[in-house]
Amino acid sequence: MKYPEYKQPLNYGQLGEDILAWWKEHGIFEKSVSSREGQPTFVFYEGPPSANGAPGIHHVMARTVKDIFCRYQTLLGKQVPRKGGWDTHGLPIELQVEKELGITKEDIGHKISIADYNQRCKETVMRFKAQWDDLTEKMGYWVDLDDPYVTFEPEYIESCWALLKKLYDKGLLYKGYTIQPYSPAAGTGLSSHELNQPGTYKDVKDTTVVAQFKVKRGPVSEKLFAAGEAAETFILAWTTTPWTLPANTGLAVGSKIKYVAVGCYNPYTYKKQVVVLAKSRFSAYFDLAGHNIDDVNVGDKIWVKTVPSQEGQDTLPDYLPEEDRNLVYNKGKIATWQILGDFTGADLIDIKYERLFDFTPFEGEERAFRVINGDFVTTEDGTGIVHISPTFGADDFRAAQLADIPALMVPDAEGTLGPIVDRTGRYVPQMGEFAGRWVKNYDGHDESGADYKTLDESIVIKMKGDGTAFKVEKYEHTYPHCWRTDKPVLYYPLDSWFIKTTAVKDRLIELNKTINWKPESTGTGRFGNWLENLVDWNLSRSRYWGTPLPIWRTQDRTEEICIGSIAELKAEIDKAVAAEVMTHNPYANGEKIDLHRPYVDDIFLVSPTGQPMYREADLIDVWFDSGAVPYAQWHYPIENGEKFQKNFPADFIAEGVDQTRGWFFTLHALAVMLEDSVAFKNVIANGLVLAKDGQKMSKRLGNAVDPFATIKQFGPDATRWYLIANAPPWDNLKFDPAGVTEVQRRFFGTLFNTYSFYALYANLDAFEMDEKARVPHADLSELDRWILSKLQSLISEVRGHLDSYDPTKAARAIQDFVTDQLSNWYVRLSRRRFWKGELTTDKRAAFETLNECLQTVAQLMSPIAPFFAEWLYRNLTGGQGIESVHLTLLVEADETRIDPKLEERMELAQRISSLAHSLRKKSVLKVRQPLQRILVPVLNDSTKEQVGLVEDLICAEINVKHIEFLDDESESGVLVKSVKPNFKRLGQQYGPRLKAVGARIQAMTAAEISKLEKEGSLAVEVDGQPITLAPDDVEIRTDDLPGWLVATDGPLTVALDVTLTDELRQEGLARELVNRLQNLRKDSGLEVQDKIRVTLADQQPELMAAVAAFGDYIRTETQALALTFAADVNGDSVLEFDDYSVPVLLEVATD
RNA sequence: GGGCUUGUAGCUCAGGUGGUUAGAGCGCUACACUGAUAAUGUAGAGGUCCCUGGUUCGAGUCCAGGCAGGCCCA
Repeated sequence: MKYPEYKQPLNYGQLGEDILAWWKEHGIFEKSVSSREGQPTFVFYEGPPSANGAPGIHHVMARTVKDIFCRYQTLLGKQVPRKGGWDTHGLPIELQVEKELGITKEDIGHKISIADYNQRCKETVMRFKAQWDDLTEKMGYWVDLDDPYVTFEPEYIESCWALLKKLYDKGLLYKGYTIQPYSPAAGTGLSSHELNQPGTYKDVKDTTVVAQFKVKRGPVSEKLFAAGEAAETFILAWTTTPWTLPANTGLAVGSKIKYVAVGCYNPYTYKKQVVVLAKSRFSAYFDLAGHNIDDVNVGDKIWVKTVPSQEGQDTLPDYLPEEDRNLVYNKGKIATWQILGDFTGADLIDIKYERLFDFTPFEGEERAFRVINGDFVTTEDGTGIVHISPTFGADDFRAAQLADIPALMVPDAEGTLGPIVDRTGRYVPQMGEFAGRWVKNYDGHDESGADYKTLDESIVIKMKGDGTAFKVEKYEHTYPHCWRTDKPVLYYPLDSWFIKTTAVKDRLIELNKTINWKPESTGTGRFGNWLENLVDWNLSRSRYWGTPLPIWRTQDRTEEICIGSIAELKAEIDKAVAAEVMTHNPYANGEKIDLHRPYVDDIFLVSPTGQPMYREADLIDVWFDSGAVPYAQWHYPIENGEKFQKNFPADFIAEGVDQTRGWFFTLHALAVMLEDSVAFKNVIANGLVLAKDGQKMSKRLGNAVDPFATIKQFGPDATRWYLIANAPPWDNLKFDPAGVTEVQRRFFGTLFNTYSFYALYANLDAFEMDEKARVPHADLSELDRWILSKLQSLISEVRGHLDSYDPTKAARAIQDFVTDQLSNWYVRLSRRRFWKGELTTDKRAAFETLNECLQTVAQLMSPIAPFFAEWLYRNLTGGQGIESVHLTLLVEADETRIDPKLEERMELAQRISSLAHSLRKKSVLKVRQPLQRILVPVLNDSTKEQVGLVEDLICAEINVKHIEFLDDESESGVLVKSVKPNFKRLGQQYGPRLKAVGARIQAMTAAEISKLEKEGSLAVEVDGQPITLAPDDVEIRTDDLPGWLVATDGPLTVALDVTLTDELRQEGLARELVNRLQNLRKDSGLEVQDKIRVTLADQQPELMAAVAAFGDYIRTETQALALTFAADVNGDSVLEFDDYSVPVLLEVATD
């Protein structure tokens, strides 16, 4: 067979397309799965993308990561089924449709029917599917696109219903409420998207109050009551919404924040009291009279100086005397105070206090009215203590739930519990003197009356009288408003269905610890913390395009049913028809069922007591859809139980880190609740792909990278390689096309050159690889055994990195091997073996070695660069054996072929060569000029032996005749040794005395060094104290040879003998001539194997002498049959040497 | 505001468990080399290892507090 030869430059884009076509034609992907039938399965879940937008370069990144490990596991012999899928529900699709139709949510059901709207969503969601499929193929992401799961299909939804029912039966599905933005004027909840509309946040001026909550005396609060102080003690909390104060049930402090207790007077009642607030907020309310709060300590006080009656007193009178009342303030701050104690937030937790308003009875009293921890508490404004009303704040709600603080709820006319504000925005009738008042002006009533008071103002006035107001002021701040009615939004409890994830919180945390997260910190940090602070999963969405909640309820909410399958639904409809709740069963005749709205909304069921039941109008969170992938992709649990069991849990998944609380969580939560198992064992959370300036890519900025253009220009392999090799996938990547060019040139270019080199000479010798007739390993040259040793190390290294899900290190290891070891050392030093002479055993060994290296590299790189690897593999095998590299089994490292000593001495050879090159450079001696010798001082026999074994390689590489070793016994001169302290060892031994010991070592004399070497120890004195040095305490080196030009690299030192003899000069000239003739051959367009005749002008005696001495050498090198001199040379070429020019005639020898 | 994460040469990145002189590639400059040639070698320029404290004989590395970028969540 012939190895295909290619012209530079290779078109990598075309290569990708050719290989892709070949894969398709031969069904290689299908074979990569089917050929592993019966083998252990490696389970992978595809996180479904949404096809309603065009794919970007970051999708190439995420999918490359997925692809790498699926391909790798296939190479290991596992079967890796890869079912594709599409995420099709959700708000982004609804918004896109609304934008295109020019409608809002309001119009649904009026301008457009729900059925038409949903139909439109269904059409829109797959709009970019073709582009996605195209990218999937072109980037080489192997996933089954023919039989994907689609989340809007009835079977998929049915599976979700079945799972919901399982949760329902376990008691994990319940109806509760959550705090959401709500517009009382419009009577509707607002999505965060609606809240992000421009203009919704406006500056408003509100009445605010610092409220005083009276502390109950008890074991925890005792510390607040300073010695001898019997005054009433209050905790201060600020609010911009005084109307929420009657719903207060808790107070939150920051556990690390510092607080103080302060004795002072209430500014409205002038009664003596003690108040508690954050120390760093003190100066906002109290006059420090020029002092710094950091210098104020317990016991410090400022008495109003102009109050003579209080001069010199330790404590305050119970009331501020009438005549001093006008002096209590100084510029709006309290001027008489005394610090009575200081605490941290943690000290205050669990203190009980009295309820502020008690209009209504409250059953939760026992657990409420406590100080709790709130991680959201700050000291930027207010008092550093936050008033908690769980019914009117999302933070409040969450903190209260974590601390088991109940919400204040009151029954309505039907006995249903609700907050103290009704859905129109008014206080409920139980609110005493404030009953029926609007909390904000939602009905547009007249506010212009002179004695008009807002509810906030009325409440604050009452508090002043009660002595529970500490400071009242108007305050301007921004507050969200409803985009439709322009009225302020309320944060309000709205009904929702929840999954009780908190019931399995401990198990979620426990099982998470068994998951291998890459990077680890995402699992322990971001995800772990999320689980620690888990709240119940709010499933409800008030939308149209999504999976409907399969729960039907009677009007009085006493009876309900959760439907778990289409069959069950049909049976229930039949019952309803029998009970005349429905007129007929629309699916009685096997019509195709659509489980979306509005069709399910038109189904009414009947309860056991004969009541009609209506579907709960909500849709479920789309994240439930995607979390259900492990089950619903197989239509489990309706069918395919065995298939599910075989494919659960996943061995591996990968998605962006932004999915941590999305897909990663819903997968985990559902798996723990349904199967008491993890959903995935290994997960890579990849970072973002940014533009090269570190900015986020966006179409608006015009810095988005087009994946199709990139793949076309650079080919899929260089693109994938760059994405993986440049930074670990979990770091953000700055995508710079110049980096892809570099990968292409440096890695793929070098590998291509190496292959081309192999193909060129293997074809000339008609070499064919025969594994059964290999040259025995023991008969291989040093260089062959070395590169094969390196290759084995590479195999185990790459395997190790991929086993631990670190593709970046694997890619970098392959890259270093190919460019530095294989190309730049093995091939460069072996070139002559490949093109010189007949196909000898040594030449055969060289071909076999290079072939093995290339084939193994093709295998190792195939998960990352699947196209190029295939191209390389098929070029090398010519279709013999296994047809695709992706169907092969990955070679295992052969430990017996790893030779550490060999690797060590080759490194010595590389370093010595480098030093010699450096010396030639300094002496301005071309490498073509042979030199007699280099001198290498050696301090031990093993180095001498090691270098001796690679002497030939070094001599050939740097063009010297031999290496001369210098040791203590050498005659050539005395070695000058220097000594360097081994700080690591000495530091452990001498600690603080290290500096002195180090200085002493550096001052060692030659005699001392030699004594230490010979006797194995040396006694010296440091700072008057005797110490004994061991050989390991120092590193002895010889970095100087008197009279020689030397170069050093760590412990290695090399000197170059630059003496030139006539013979060396002639040989150098001969080499120059060879070089000129080779260039001339090449310029004349001769083939490598062409023979030539050369005639030179006989003008230069020096040149003639060189030819006379080295004629054979020159003729062999240049493949010249004849090399003669003549007086008259009839050629048009002239050879240029340093000092002269020589006319030359070069003829092709035809015979 | 909170959680997580990143910060090392102009750019992209390496730098187990602390060890004194911090590396590579690219780019730049100069000089070489040449039957792999859009490759290669050598040398040079280029660093407050984000900042400030602390621990230590010794900190790019460990601790604390900041600053800046990013993601997620409020």
